[in-house]
Amino acid sequence: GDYRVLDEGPRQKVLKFDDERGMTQASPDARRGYKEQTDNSFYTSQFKSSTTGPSQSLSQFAEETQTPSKHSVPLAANEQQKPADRCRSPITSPESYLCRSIESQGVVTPTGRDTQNHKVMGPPEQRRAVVNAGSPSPAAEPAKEMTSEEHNAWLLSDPRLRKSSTANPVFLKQFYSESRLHHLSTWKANLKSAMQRLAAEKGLTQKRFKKKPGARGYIMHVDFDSFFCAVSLKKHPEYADKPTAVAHSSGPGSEIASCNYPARKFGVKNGMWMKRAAELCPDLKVLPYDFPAYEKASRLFYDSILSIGGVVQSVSVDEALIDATAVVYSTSDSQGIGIDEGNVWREQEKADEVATRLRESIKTKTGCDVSVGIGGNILQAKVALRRAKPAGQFQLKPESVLDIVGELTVEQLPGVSHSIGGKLEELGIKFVKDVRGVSKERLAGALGPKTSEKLSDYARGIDQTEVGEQPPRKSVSAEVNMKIMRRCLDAPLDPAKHLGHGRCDTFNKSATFGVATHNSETIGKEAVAILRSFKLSPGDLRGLGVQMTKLEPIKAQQARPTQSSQRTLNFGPFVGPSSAKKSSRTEAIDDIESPQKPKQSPGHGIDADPIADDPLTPRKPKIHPAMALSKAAQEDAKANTPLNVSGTQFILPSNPDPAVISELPNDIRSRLMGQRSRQSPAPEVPRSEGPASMATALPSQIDADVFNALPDDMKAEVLATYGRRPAVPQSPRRDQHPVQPRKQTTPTKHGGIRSIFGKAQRQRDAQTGVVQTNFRALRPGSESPMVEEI
DNA sequence: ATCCTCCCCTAC
DNA sequence: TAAGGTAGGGGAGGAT
Ligand SMILES: Nc1ccn([C@H]2C[C@H](O)[C@@H](COP(=O)(O)OP(=O)(O)OP(=O)(O)O)O2)c(=O)n1
Ligand SMILES: [Mg+2]
Repeated sequence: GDYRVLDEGPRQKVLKFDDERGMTQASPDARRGYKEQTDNSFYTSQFKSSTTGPSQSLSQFAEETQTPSKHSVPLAANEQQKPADRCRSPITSPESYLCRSIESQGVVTPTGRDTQNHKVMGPPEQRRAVVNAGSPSPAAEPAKEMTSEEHNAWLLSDPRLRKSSTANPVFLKQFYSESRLHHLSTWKANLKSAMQRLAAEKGLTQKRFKKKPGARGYIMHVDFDSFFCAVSLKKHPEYADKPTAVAHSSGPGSEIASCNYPARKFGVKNGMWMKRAAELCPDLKVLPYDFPAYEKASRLFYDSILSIGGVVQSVSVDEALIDATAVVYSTSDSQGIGIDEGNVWREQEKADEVATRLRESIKTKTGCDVSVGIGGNILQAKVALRRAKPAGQFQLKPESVLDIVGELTVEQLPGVSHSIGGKLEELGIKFVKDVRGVSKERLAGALGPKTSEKLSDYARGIDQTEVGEQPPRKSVSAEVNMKIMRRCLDAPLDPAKHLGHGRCDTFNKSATFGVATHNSETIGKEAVAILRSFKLSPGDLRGLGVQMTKLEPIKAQQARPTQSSQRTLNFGPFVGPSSAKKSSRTEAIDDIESPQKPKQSPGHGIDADPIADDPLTPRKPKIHPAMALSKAAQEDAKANTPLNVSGTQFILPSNPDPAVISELPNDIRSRLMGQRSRQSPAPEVPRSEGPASMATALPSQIDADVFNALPDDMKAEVLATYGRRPAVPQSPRRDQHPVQPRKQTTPTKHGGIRSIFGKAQRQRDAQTGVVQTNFRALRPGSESPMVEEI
């Protein structure tokens, strides 16, 4: 849906996207999702514009949340229960939200699912899929060959499967509310904002202690041991000494979020599939998630950490960095310079003491163990942390840095995992110390300049990164990604065989508008256009997402057109563009019969907004998931009634100053733009839906078609922004034809499910203070038609 | 050289 | 059943 800057902290802007409103339908008996339960909490709500003064406490923001109580269940060694049976086991008992039936919510229409997906993007005959013979059989085994659409329809005929698809209106909500990784990301974003805010508030009164270059530093890396598992175990203390893990179920495809140290002795690891874990550890106990409890523990954790008085950087909900250098110096008065052994010793003692107190404090408050690594920089603290765990602390002292770091394997360094580790192995590098013997050139040849430099620094214990110095972000992006269906139920659980269809491919593409917009219709429309450009058969779709980048803060003056200069008055980037008309309308994604349908015919320039004026497809559209994004905010059309200037003639100068155009009222500008469009016919661009108009003035990274699809005021703003430096149009849309997969992947962990639209660029120039972004749909009402149509 | 797009990789 | 999200660093290769 639409998104707005809700809170402007000193260095961050927070946008909210309320998915439980936007993506779900109120369902009286649906269990309240976690996010709802904690909607007022510190971790999920951002800061309400803080009337509170500067603070070193997080808890004052906290509100208690409630956690549904769940029960643990021993994991049967050969876990082959039938699903129905499993539902009766404690962890997935009917009382549990895990098995809470949603089939009775009455929103799913019993018919039409075979046509529903049919028309989404292309004729089904575009792709034919051979159904794997070993595929599931919700009903009877269907014909062996069918289109992917038919196959999907067949799958959807099983109510259980339907529940795990967008045919279930609360699927997304439920999915996210139970996605640990989603929570992790959300928590992290909020904590980052919080730390920055606290730092800024603190900065008003005291300036940051600045260590002299070369002086000793004392960095602490603090991290809960087995965080989820330890917290969940508090409600099941009888398992504390037994191998235990937190997961959604004991089924073989469930992923272990966290396991305790007894389980690790068996080789069980976080992120491991239950199937594997059960093989390694047949007696593994499985506990349910308790997200609210994780939040509470985290708050107490950060309260303790903030009370130390150092510079704090949040790494995760259970993990933080502290630059305690100033705290440590306060007792040595050496300022970390010189080699007075007494001073060094006093500093190190102080650091250890601070860490010990911190661990005790957190243990007392939360009942859970943390470990602390202390080092001269972030890298060293992290290395020390490994040696500190579990329930301990370790200070990596300068004289032992080279030895200890050198004995690590490269993959124990932060930032090095399988891929980079594999490349290094090809270079004969296994241990960190081996890196030191390889020439910079060779390293850079394999890894690139930055990565190789960082690695050689790490190999020598060097890390210049400063705690808390997250450079103010120049751009932020957020992404909603959803999977339509994950797995055929009784397909072999080997993830390589999901759906019996082998691999998935990923497709990413970005489009640059050239000017910031929060208009969901514009964004959604372009997203759909991109989706269409792939010409995928919808039945083949396994997931999709949309990402926005180059976010800008809404400047207060821009947001209120009435009170400011002419320029902002007419031209605030977030002032509703001419899409601000009365009717809410959108284009159905399945409108493929007329892909060339001109959004604006050449002779039809008055109502020049190609988006707002595109009439709603009259037939009831089957809303594709992607449409949720553009549908959600349609009622946005409320501002800006255009002036009636219909009788007026405007002559557009042949070479108008874009800055002048941009100052015009929207409606007048619209007319000018339309006129100009007619005057200068498009250069050859594919997918052109009308006059390509100003393509010749566009910077090359802006696709002409994208430009043409923008509301006119945005067009003008783009021109004003870029017009001064003429550029030749380039990069027309590339994907006129069905795209070829760029890469073959397996639908395993990092396979096809990731974003289908692109990670777009990282913008480098940093004029804004935008730092953290979340999304929230603003208009609860807008989802009801969407849901109906699903 | 630097930017841009489209990725890949990593971390929690 | 299961809930495989998301941000940021950065490389490859083409355009400017
Ligand atoms: N693949 C993963 C890794 C982590 N987490 C979650 C659960 C973890 O409890 C929490 C913190 O991650 P850590 O890497 O700190 O792991 P733990 O705290 O569980 O164990 P430890 O820190 O003792 O190694 O993040 C997860 O859901 N999935
Ligand atoms: Mg941890």
